[in-house]
Amino acid sequence: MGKEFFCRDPVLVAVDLLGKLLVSETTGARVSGMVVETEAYLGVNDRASHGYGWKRRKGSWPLFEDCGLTYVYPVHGKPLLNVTTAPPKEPTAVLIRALEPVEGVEIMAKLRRIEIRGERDLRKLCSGPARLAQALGIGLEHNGLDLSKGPIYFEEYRKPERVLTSRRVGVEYAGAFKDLPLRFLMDSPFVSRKP
DNA sequence: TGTGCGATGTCCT
DNA sequence: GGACATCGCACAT
Repeated sequence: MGKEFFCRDPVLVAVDLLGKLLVSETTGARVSGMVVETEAYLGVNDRASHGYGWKRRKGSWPLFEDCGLTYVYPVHGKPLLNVTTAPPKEPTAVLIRALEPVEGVEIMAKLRRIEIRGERDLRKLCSGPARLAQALGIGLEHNGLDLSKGPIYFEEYRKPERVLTSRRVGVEYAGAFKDLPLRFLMDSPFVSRKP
């Protein structure tokens, strides 16, 4: 996906990312998964957003720089992957919350330091924002990368049959914005938790 | 320099 | 469904 894809309303980007293939070549090999869960963060008025009130924090510069960049930041010591959206220089973003593994399952398991015994164990690879970042070899050092270049990028893959929505996860503090339906999911067993 | 906590994950029952 | 390990950062002191 080129830059123009990301330079749109974060809600549109969050919905349209469902079914896309997230590819990472950060470890040299190609590893990928289909996006099945996203969340939109709306910027200066959204108390859950890292750009709330135009406030900045360490490493949040991509939010204020341009659309179509990675924004990787740590929560509970673990990196989470966002993509920055429009308008450029306004702090809006989409959090990637879960993937269905597609390519490089062996590599993912190694990076996650877990063993895959059966089909069910595949869900442990990328079903959660910190899990997928780890499985794709994405860390804080990949903050601010241009998604239209690499080594992290999106490709066309599938069209979701239907899109489910729910409130966002873990933003109870966000006041009026905490209950908005800004989480988007495919009907997939690989979501981080049921809506 | 200290303290509290989170856009989490894992293990246990 | 619940406890807790965890660690970088924001904010207070």
